[in-house]
Amino acid sequence: MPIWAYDSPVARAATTSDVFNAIAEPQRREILVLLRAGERPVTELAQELGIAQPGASKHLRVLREVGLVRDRKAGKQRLYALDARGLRPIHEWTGGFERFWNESFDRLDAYVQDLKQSRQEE
Amino acid sequence: MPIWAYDSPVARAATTSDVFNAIAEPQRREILVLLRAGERPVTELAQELGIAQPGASKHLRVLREVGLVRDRKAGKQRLYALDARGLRPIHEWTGGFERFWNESFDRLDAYVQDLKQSRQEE
DNA sequence: TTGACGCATGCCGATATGGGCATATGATTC
DNA sequence: GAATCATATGCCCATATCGGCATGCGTCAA
Repeated sequence: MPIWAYDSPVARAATTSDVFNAIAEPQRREILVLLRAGERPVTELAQELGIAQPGASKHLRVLREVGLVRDRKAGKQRLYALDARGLRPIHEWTGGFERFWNESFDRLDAYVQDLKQSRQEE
Repeated sequence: MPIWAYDSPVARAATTSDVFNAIAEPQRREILVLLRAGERPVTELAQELGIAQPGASKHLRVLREVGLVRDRKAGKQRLYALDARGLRPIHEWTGGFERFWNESFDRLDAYVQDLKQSRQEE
């Protein structure tokens, strides 16, 4: 049996190549929000986020790899810009649950009460 | 200097207590989708996902802790039900980028140029 | 050319995961 | 009670992060 056939435990889907994971990080979400105002250089973003420049660069790299941001060289600087297209699938996926959170809340409350009763544990 | 004052590296936001992280896991998203059809016991979910029961239980725990599912005892079984309210914030957050992905893409370049200009007025 | 910026990377440390397994806990039926 | 389902947990392993730091690299200015 070849070595590569061994079952190797998987920790977590790579954050790279997965938009859901990319935006699971608060600071990365914040970066996207900041970029709505327009292109920005790394240092500026790092400053606004209150983190070190390497940290910002790393987050930007993840965002770039999933296609949520684009970068462009501008002299000494590198300007990052938002490319929100990748967020659309997520918007749509969550949208697929809209009718559930819109369900009548009288009924939901009743349901919750129901749960409270039927649950003795916790 | 007290022990607790040391800088302790933080690995990643706990998946617990954070809906964004909770749905960053493909199988957890799949569970939510399955639950749209109605309550289901753990074993059934595990089977449909093609994973072992402990695995399903763990994912369900995470989902429960962020409030995306509710559970209810039903005899020997424990039925899990969807509570999609927690997905709404995500839907809305991504919705905040709608105007960006709606920009015509022929015009994306032009738009970027545009940003370059409007950035000056900040 | 030599600095000085602006960024990207590599490495380290501490921690969080996810899956596989074995086992504890609960509830139901005999 | 005992045997048996249905779940939840604990543990271990291998890996993925995140942040801090030092450093490499490309670009611009003196």
